[in-house]
Amino acid sequence: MRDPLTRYPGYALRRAAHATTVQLSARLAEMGLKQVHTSILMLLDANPDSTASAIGRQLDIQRANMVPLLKKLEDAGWIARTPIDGKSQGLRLTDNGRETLTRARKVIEDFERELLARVPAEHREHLLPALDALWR
Amino acid sequence: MRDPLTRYPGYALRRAAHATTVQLSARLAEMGLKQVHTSILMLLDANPDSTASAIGRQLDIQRANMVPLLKKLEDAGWIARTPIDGKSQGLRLTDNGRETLTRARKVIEDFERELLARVPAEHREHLLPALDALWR
DNA sequence: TCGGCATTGCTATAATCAACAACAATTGTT
DNA sequence: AACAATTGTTGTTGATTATAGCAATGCCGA
Repeated sequence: MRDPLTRYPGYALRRAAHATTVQLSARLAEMGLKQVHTSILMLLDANPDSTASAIGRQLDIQRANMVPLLKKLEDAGWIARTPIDGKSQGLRLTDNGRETLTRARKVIEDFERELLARVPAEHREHLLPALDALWR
Repeated sequence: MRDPLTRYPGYALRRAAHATTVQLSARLAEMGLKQVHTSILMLLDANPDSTASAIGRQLDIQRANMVPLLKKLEDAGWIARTPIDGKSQGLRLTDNGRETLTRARKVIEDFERELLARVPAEHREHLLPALDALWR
């Protein structure tokens, strides 16, 4: 079948993102995580005591939608909240959360390595800069 | 805020796809279209009398989910169905549909051009081949 | 030619996700 | 002190995708 769409970078971008998302999600699911959760854990690991709002801002997740995400992480015992002032609360990883993150990070880094390996060598180092230009 | 995620191509891929999707969707919405609809129209333009199954296969859309998509295109008077045999039906653009596609294609090609323009020249020609390697 | 298998188009449903509006409480700003 | 902005919520919605199942039909090998 003739497919005129495949010559569009934007189309390829969506298809590639979808395909890779499905694959990574499957691996993370084995340890009860989704990509968003892992992103939040990573961000909290690098920025302890950040607020839910700040994390959401960084990940482009609305405050309202952070609520169930954080609830899940808290219920799992991976993060803890400590009041900063009357309205803000700092989030940080628990020891348990740090341990989980270590395993998740391994999954992710393995996956990212595989991703780059799929890209022909002559294009490889261009991928990240090109993508960054599209959203940063 | 320190963001360890930004060094991952997979993450950048998802963010870039999401960002660009939002932008293109906004433009297509002005003419009552979504990206999937436009994709289907393009595929039908290049492959008249394809079946719903074949189109779905090409776009990775399940047969069940093609139904409401095609219904919308048919209700809008953009495609027509003609029986091939007892169980299959060929889809093709109506004149109206071809006209709509012409306008949609302009939106898309303008957008794709802008997309590439955002990418620094030295990375530009690497984008499509790199993305293709990730899903094709 | 016939029997089984695959395909097609479809219904119906469930799960997930992101967007939106609104709110009370609190903080910051002038 | 008054006003504006921020925070963490609740509740709801629409859109999207996945899943299972079904009747009708076409295809292919014995």
